[in-house]
Amino acid sequence: MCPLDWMDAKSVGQRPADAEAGGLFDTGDATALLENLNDAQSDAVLHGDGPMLILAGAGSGKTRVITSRIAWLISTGRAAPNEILAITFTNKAAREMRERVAKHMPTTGMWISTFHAMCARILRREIERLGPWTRDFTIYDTHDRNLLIKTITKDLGYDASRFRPAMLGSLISDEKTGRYDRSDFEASSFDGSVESEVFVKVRDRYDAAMRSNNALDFDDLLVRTLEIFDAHPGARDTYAHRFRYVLVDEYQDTNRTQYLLTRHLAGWHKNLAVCGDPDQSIYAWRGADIRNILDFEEDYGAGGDTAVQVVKLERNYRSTDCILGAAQALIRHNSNRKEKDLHTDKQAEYKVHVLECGDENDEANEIAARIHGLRSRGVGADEIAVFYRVNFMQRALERSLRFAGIPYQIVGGVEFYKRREIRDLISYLHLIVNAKDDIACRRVINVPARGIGDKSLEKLAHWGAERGVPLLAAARSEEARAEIRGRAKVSLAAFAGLMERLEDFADRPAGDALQAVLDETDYFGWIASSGDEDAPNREENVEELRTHAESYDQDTPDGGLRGFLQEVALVSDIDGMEDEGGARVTLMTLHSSKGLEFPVVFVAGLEEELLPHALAMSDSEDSEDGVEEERRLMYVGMTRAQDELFLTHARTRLHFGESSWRVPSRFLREIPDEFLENATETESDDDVLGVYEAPETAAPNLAVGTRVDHDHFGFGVIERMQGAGINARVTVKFASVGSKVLLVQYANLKVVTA
DNA sequence: CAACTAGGCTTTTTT
DNA sequence: AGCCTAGTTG
Repeated sequence: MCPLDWMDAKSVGQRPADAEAGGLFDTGDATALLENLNDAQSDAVLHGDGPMLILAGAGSGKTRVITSRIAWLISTGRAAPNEILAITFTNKAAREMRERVAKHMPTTGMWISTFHAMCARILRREIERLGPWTRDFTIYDTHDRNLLIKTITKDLGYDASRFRPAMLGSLISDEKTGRYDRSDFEASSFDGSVESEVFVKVRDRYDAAMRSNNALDFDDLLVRTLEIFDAHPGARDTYAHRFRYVLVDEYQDTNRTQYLLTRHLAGWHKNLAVCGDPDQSIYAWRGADIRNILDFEEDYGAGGDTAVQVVKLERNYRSTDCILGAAQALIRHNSNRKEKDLHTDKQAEYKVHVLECGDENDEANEIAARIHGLRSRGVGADEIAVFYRVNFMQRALERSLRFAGIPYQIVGGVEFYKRREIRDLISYLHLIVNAKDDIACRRVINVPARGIGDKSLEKLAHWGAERGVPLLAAARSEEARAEIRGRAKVSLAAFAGLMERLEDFADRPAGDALQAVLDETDYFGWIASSGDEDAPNREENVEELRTHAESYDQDTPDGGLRGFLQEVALVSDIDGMEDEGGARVTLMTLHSSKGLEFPVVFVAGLEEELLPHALAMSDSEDSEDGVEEERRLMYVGMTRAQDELFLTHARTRLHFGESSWRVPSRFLREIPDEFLENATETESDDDVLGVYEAPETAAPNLAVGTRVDHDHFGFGVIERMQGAGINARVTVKFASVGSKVLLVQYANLKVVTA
C-alpha cells in the first residue's frame, strides 16, 4: 500500500453486513428506497444534476432523504461510491450515515465525514505543498492552542491575565473562520488599540510557532486546505473532479471558510446539495454564517445554467402537535427568519410540562422523580434525555440521578480525552510521531515527575529558540544539557534516552506504542505512588485508553499510531455517545443535542441569564442577535422530543458558589398557554418584561422551630428569621457551636424531616 | 530549584 | 466549587 494512502484504510475496512458479494445492486432496490417517502422527500431524493437546497424542518426525515439519495445516485449508476462526498456536522452523524447507506450497498471509497476530518485527510497528502509542515503534523485542540498562546503571550512580556489566552485564541479563530473581514477589523474600535497591537503580535508568533511545531489547530485544517485549493488548482481539481456529487448537511452552521471549501469541491460538477434549517443555526459564535444557507439560491443560481432546485421538507414525523406547536410559537418570536409551515399528524397525549422548582437540587430531584415515574410507566431509560445550557448544570443532575438509582450517561462534560493522564499519554504519542511538537514535549518532559522544573525547561526552550531547534532536540543535545546542572541535567539525559527508545514506535500499531510508553515511564507505578485518592480512577482511564488503542488497531490494521492519533484528535463529545451498553438516560448540553431525537426530553434551567444566557446577549454587537440564537437553541432542544417534553426552572440557583434569585426565562412566556400544563405563576400577571418577585421568605420550607442540617455546623433548630429575599437571615441554634446568624442563600440548610 | 499550600478569579455553547 | 498563580518551604 502506498504510504500516502494510509488514511484510506478506514473506508477500505468498512463493509456492509448485508451487501451481496460482488455484483451490482438490482434496480428493484431503488424503488424500495422510494417507498413511504412523501412528495417533497422524493423530489429531493430523485433530483438529477445541478445545485439543490433542501430546507429541512426539524424532524422532517432529512437524514433518510440524504441516505436514500446517495443510495439512489449509486443504484441508478449516476455515480460510483467513490464519487460521493457527504459532509456532516459530527463524526457520529458521519458514522450513522455510513451505516445507513451501507444497508443498501457497499460504501467503500465513499467520503462521509466532517469538514475537519475531510481536510485532515486531504492535508495528510497535500500539506507538503505549503512548506514547513510535513504529513506527520499534529492536530492541536483548543486546549493545546491556548497553552501555546499563553507561553507566547508571556514570552512577549505581556500579562497573561490581562490578555487571556482563550480570548486571544478565539480572536485568532474568528479571523480564520471568516467571522470578521479584514475591513471589519479595521473599522472597529479594536483596531489601533493596545489590544489589537498585542493581538497582532501574538497571532503572528502563534502562526510561526504552529509552523515550527509542525502543528495545525482545528481552524488551520480548513484554512490550509483552502490555501492549497487556491494556490494549486491542480491539487484542487483532483478532488473536484473526483466528487461528482457533493452533499453538505447542517449547512446553516457552516462558516465562511467551509463555504469556500464547498465552492471549490463542487465547482467542477456543480452537483451540490445542501441541507439545513435556518431556525436551527446555533453556532454563530463559532463563525457559522447563516447567510450561507439564506443566500444559497442566489449564490448558486445566478448566472448558472441550471436553476437551483429548492425542496422544503415541512412535514414533521417526530413530535406531537403540542410540542411542535409550542416550538413553532417560540421561534416565531425571532424577527429575522423565513416563516415555514411545519406540521405533524401526531396527536399529543400530554401537554408540555412546565415545572417550577426551588433550587438546582430541587430541580434535579424533580427530574429524577419524573424519570422514575416514566420508567414505571414502561418508558425505557434510553428513551429519555435531559438537556441544559451550560455544563456545570450537569453536576446537580448527575447527583440526583445517581441517588435515585437511575442509569445515565453524560455526553461531553469532563471529556475522556481532556483528563490529565490521558493528555499526558497522548502527548507522548504525539511526540513520538512529531518530534517538533513542543507543546507535547513541554507536557511530558516532567511526567512522571523527574525533577525538571520551570527553570530548566525555560533554559532549554531558550537554547532551542536561539538555534531554531525543537525542544526535544534540545533535550537530546549534550551541548544544551551542559547549561543545566544537578538532578535536572541527569533527568534530562534520561528523558532523551527514553524518547530515543520510543522513536521507533512511530510506525507501529497504536497499542504497541502506548504499551511502550507505559513500560518505559512506569506510568502505573507513578500513579500508584502518587498517593492520590483518585489513583484507581486514573488507572482505569489509562486501561480504557489502552483498550481503545487496541481496538483501533484491530479495526484499522493499516492505521497505525498516526491514524489513531488523528482519530483521537477529532473525536467530539457527541461521538462518545453510546447506543449500546444498557438503557441509560442521556445528559447533554443543548448544543450537543442537535440532530438527535428522544421520546421524552427535559430541558432544565429555563431562566433568564441562563437560557437565554447572559453572555450571549452581552457579547455580540447586537444583543438581539444573541437572544435570537438562544431562542433557536431552545427550539432545537424542544424539537428533539417525540412524545413528551418537560421544561424546568428554579427560583434560586447556586453559581460560582453563590446562590441567586432567578427570573423564569422569557422563552416560557413566549409559548402560549394552550400548549402548556402547570403554567407558572408568572404567566398571568406579568407584563412583557415582567420581573419575578422574590417570595417573602428566602426558603418557604424554613420556619422558627424547624430542625435543620448545616454542612459545617451540623444539626440545629431555627430560633429566629429576619429579612426577605436575598437578604433573608436565620438564627440557628446548633448543637455543636451554639447560636449563629446565617444568610439563608449561603447557608445551604437542609430541613431535617425525621 | 522543585514540590507544596493558600488566595484570587473565573466558565456559554464545540469541530 | 475548582483551576491557576503566586508565595513558602524543603
